[in-house]
Amino acid sequence: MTRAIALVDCNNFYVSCERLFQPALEGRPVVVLSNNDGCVVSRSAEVKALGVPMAVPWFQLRDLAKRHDITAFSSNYALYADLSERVMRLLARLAPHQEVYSIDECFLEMTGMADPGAHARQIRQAVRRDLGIPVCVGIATSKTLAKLANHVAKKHPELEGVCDFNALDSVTLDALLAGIAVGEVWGVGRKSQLRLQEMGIADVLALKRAPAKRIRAEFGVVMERTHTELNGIACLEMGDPAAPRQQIICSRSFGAPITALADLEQAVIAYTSRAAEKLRRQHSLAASLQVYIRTNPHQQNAPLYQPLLNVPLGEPTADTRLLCRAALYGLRRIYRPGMAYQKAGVALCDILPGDARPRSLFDDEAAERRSAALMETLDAINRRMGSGTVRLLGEGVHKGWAMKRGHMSQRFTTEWDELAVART
DNA sequence: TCTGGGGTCCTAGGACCC
DNA sequence: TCTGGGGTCCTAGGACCC
Repeated sequence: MTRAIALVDCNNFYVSCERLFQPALEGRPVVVLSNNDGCVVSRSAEVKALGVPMAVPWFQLRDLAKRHDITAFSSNYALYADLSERVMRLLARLAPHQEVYSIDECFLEMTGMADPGAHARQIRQAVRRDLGIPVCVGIATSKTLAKLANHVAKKHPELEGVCDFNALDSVTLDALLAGIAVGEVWGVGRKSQLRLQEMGIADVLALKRAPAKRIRAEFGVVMERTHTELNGIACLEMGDPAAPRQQIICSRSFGAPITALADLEQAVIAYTSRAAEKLRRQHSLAASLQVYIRTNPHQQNAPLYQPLLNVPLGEPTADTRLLCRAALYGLRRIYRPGMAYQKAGVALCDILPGDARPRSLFDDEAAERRSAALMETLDAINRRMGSGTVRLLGEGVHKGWAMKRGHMSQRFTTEWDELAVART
């Protein structure tokens, strides 16, 4: 039986989410910016047509934006995450197996279906009709090819958002692949693309036909797998949808550079608290954490200082207070006065399941129960009353370091105060 | 005069993804 | 003036052990 893996990908997802609540922006140039209003992370088709590349700093676009009346939004992750969940829940019902790959795309198993292309068209209509989000679907025998099929579906409007490689004969497929730059392949980044081009491999067909041994020798096992997948043999299997994260990171750039240790401490406590919430949500414990701070790497005339310290926790824990204590200890070790810091971050590492804690003779079980109960209460209040309602005092109240968000839309779907208003 | 080799574990850093 | 954040996987090299 022919393997059929589908990749469903939302079209410029963040922009589509914003347009959902401001339909007047349909057909108009729109971008969504990264945290701190730093760079462009989602572009509408109209903005792509203006030649604006991904990840370009927003301040470099000021003139162009004015000339073409581009509407910009700050990132509204509460909104995007909620809409993503709705899309994924709907898609999960339309296939026997789903792997959510990122906030805006997932793989669906379609092997054995009578007509995967027709099913894909129904999926597309259902998401559009029920949730208002446009998606494209690519189908092929491997994940890597399905990604390419999705790319083709997006580039060729006449396909109406669906491209099934399995429905093409090999001559047609190869001709198609010959017209796609090798850098479009999933797993081929900027560096590899340059090296491949130097080897005379510029398009996808050339990579597909290159000898496996040569690819392996020059690029290693990862690229070898990509090569195998391009030849139609699946070696990246559908992942476990419920697999817990092996690492949980929370990091942010500051709205303005900060120098004082006290401000860094507030930020680190805030980030550690967010990471700890995520850790408890997946019912895990962390056995170590990393804390890091960084000066501005784009500043030419100031020295770059970006220390990172690993702090073992002794006992694995999910208690915000213990994690914060460790993070502060690490921060004070790496902090150097007199430098202008631009960013700080905390990563929880060595993550294990909550029930897998090794027991020892000296466990204080009563203390552990108190800790778990306190954290549960904290999370319950914050879930119900809004994130950050109850937090450690050390996070501070003024937050001079908080990020810039000058173009924020409302949290239309997750906050009672910010619901969309039909009429006033 | 001559000074092993192989396995494992850990860490840092790179490349890539969205 | 203003340049994101959160992940995964792999590799190289050092420490350590027998």
